[in-house]
Amino acid sequence: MPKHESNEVMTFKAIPHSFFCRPAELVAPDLIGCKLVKKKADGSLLSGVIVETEAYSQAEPACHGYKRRTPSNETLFGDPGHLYVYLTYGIYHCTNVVTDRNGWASGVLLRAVAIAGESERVASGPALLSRYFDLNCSHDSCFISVENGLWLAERSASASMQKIVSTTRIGISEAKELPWRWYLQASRSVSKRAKGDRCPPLANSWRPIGGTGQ
DNA sequence: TGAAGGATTTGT
DNA sequence: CAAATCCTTCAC
Repeated sequence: MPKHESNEVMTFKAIPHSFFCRPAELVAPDLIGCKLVKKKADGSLLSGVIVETEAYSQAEPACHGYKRRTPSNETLFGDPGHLYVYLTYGIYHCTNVVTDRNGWASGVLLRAVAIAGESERVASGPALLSRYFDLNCSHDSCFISVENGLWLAERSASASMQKIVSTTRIGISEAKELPWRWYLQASRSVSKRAKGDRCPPLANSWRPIGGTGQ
């Protein structure tokens, strides 16, 4: 690997695989503040800070793998550390990270990321995030790794200090009461806030380092 | 073989 | 608040 490229990748140190080998409801909050990184065709890196996630597990009925194992949800039952990407409402893609263990359907839905230097809403929602990173069904079952050009990177020290809100999941009809959605309280890139939680003012809002203040 | 229903987004 | 839009699942 060329020296400059090595340095660039070092800025986005990959999360160890063992991180994903835990229940989704433990991985999901831990992913807040971490970075989603993609190496583009021209060699440059696209990255954003994860500000909102949801956990899904075979044990609860909102999970795609709750009823049975089928070709369409196969990836969710597979090895942790892979992407589970599916089409929803005929037009949108949603991207998950498979967690826990092989044979047990569970994953974390990536709902929103904050992009430095971009409008705060460009990846504020699971389908918007997928579109921004150009993730679609062709990426389903893709293993997350630097070698594959798509990976998750560790939190910066500043992101670790931020307050995380836990609340109920969005857009589901079952298990609505489970508080399995998490988001960065101070981010304006969160897709929808919990009742009573007001959006922070622009001047004080958290943003990824390198941001322009939008 | 057909109908129902989405882990969403957008515009009214 | 309803439409867009299509794949998967489930009922008949």
